This record gives sequence, structure tokens and C-alpha cells, in this order.
Amino acid sequence: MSMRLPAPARREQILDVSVQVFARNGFHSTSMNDVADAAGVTKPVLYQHFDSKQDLYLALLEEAGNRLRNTVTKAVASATNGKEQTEFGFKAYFRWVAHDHDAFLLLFGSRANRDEESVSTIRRITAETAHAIAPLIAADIDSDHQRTLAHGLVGLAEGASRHLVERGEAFDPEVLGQQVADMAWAGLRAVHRG
Amino acid sequence: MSMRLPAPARREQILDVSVQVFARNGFHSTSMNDVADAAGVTKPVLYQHFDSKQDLYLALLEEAGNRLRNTVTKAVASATNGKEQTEFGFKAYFRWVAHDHDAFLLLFGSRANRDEESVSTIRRITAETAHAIAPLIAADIDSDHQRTLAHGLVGLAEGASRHLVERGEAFDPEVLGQQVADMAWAGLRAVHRG
DNA sequence: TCATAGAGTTACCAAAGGGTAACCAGTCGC
DNA sequence: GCGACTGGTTACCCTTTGGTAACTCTATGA
Repeated sequence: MSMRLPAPARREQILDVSVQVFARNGFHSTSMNDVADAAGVTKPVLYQHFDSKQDLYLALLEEAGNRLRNTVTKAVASATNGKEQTEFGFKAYFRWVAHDHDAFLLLFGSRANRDEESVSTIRRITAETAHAIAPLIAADIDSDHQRTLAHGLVGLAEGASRHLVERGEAFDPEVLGQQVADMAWAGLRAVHRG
Repeated sequence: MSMRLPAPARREQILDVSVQVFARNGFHSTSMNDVADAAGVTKPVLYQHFDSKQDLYLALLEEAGNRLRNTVTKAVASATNGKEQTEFGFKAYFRWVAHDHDAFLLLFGSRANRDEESVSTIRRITAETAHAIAPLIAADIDSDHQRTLAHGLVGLAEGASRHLVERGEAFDPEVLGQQVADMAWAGLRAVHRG
């Protein structure tokens, strides 16, 4: 059935296919046989490219996380002031969600996996995002609260996205990004006055 | 070792103990033997009170969800205007997180379970919360966007809480609630002008 | 054309864990 | 004291599934 592929191509194909399968069915409800079937191949082939199910899964998380981080940091870097940073940041985030949306589900969907290692990977990604946002929050509150609020803002984008993605609703990332950014920016300024 | 207990008491005890175990280790990493051990009892006893692992888990989710909803709706009902509703609502939420914090982890922690059924239960709870918040958002944007933003606000509280609870940091729900409410309220008003 | 390397398969193992059948024991009413 | 009710236990089954050993097939280059 499936063509023979050179090793690197096969590896890529497995990664591509796995994102979809894991995103749709969750980690524990997806067996390696399921992945293999979806890739049009048998189980041992998977183990020629990845040491274990965990290993494969973590590779997927890592890749997805990188794409997210790159998109957002690039967008924020191109802005010239706080308000613009907020706007560009959220728009980039939602653009990523709309576009790479299996990856979003993998990282933040309700069915994402939750082992020790995956959790810490996902936490790291979230923390990095929060870290990038933190400076936007007024410096006149202590840094612990600053970080907590930053995590809140990440949750804001995440919550809105999950709502949309999980019910398969199409949405315009520019419009949504603008609205959320307006909301967040006004909120950020309110905390200033604390 | 463990005293004999009348059935309803045993059931309660199992529920109490299960919340902790599941919250700490996640659904899939917790076997029924683990639960039984923690309850000081053996496996078949669990099956005298619950049909299956799923069944037990769903009962826990349901209870936790009810406690959350009751706390928040009561608090919001006692307010007299939008700003106060926001404030009371968030404070009640964070008070619940601080107090019933295994339940929070169970519902929204990184290690929460994700089967078909659990997901839909958790989604229902989230949606109910969002539904309660939605009216606070200006009526001059369409109701789809309204609901999306409401889910965003739920995510805001969730994200901040998860950050705190998962690293075991103590926090003052009143202070945090006030800050987040300030932020959210300012944000909500900004969307008005949108 | 034939040897070789690497892609892929079949058939299997072993552990984990949900769930149950059959049995035991303490206590309460008579 | 005695039967029976109910809380509890031991010992087991059986499916699922991650992981692997040993084999086969196909293409390529000398």
C-alpha cells in the first residue's frame, strides 16, 4: 500500500500524521498501532524512528511549542510600544491557533496528555509565553503578582481559543486578536493604578 | 487496619480520598488499587460503590463542579452592579481555588483526565461559568464574540490559578481577586467601546 | 545478475490494570 | 448463643498495548 520512503522522509511523515491523531483522540486513547495505521505502516517502523511512545509525543510537543514561540516573539519584536506589542502578540497567537490548529489542541486542548514529562514540557512553554508578557504589566506591583497575572493573560488567550477550536468554529484571528488585545491592554493599564 | 464503616460513610470516605489521589497523580497514573490503598481498603470495595473507574471519576468531577458553581453564583447574586459582580465573582472563585484546591486540580489541573466523558463534563462546567459571565460583556458586539470573550475570562482565572496551585504557592484570594477583577472590569469596559 | 543494505512485516512477549467470583468475618436482632 | 446480613478480602481472569526479535522484500551498484 504505502510507498517505501527514505528514513528522514518517513520520520517527517510520521510526525505529521501523529499530530493529527494525537490531537484528535488524545494520548492515552491513541495506541501506537493507531499511529502506525494512520501512517500506512506497521508499529516497528515507528520504533525505528522514536525510542518510545513518550519520545514521539514529546517530539511533537517540542515542535509545536517552537512554532508557537517563534510566531509570537517575532510579532512582538516588530512592535514599537506596549499597546502595539499586545496587539501584535495576540493577533499572532490567534493566527497560529487558526492555522496550526492540531498543534494547539495537542498542547492545550482538553485531551492533551498529562504525564510527568509532557506536563513539564507544556508548563515550560506556558511559562515562556508568560515570561514574554510579564514586562507589559506595570512594575509597581511585586514580581510574583506580575507573573501570576501574566499567566492569567496566557490563560485568556488559551480559553478563548479552546472554546473556538474545540467546537470547530472558524474565526478571524485579526478581529479576535484585536478584541482580546483591547481587552487585555485596558486591563493591563488598570492594574497600573492598582 | 481500617475500621469497618457503614456503606454511606465508606462511600463518602472513598470520594474524599479519591479527590486527593486523582488530583495529585492524574487519572491514568492512578490505578484502582492506588485508590483502594489510599482508602485503606481493597479494590472490590470500590466496585460496591461505583460501577467503574470512570463512574467514580465522573462523580468526583460532578461534585467539584457543583461546589464551584454554588460558590460563584452565590457571590455574584449578592452584588448590586456589574463592577461588584465582577469583583465578588473573581474573589469567590479564587477563594474556592485556595480552599478546595484538590478539586481545582481535578477539574483544571494539567493532569486532569481527558476521556470523552470527562471532557464533556468539564466543558459543561466551563461553559456554565462562561454563560454566567457573558452578560457582563457589552451587548453591542455579537453574541458569539461575547461568549468567546467570556471563555477567555474564565481562562484568565484558570490560568492564574493553575500557575499558583501547581507550584504550591500560597496566595490571598482577596488580593488576587481584587487585582484580577480590576483587570477584567477595565477590559470589559474597553470592549464596549470596541 | 547477484550481493548487500536498509525499509518494512509478521508474530510474538510481558506487564499493567480494570473488573469479578467466591469466600470470610464481625455485628445486630432475636 | 445463633442465624443472617453486610462489609470486606483473596485470588484470579482477560484484554489492551507498549515494545521487540527474527524474518522478508526491493532497489541499487559493481
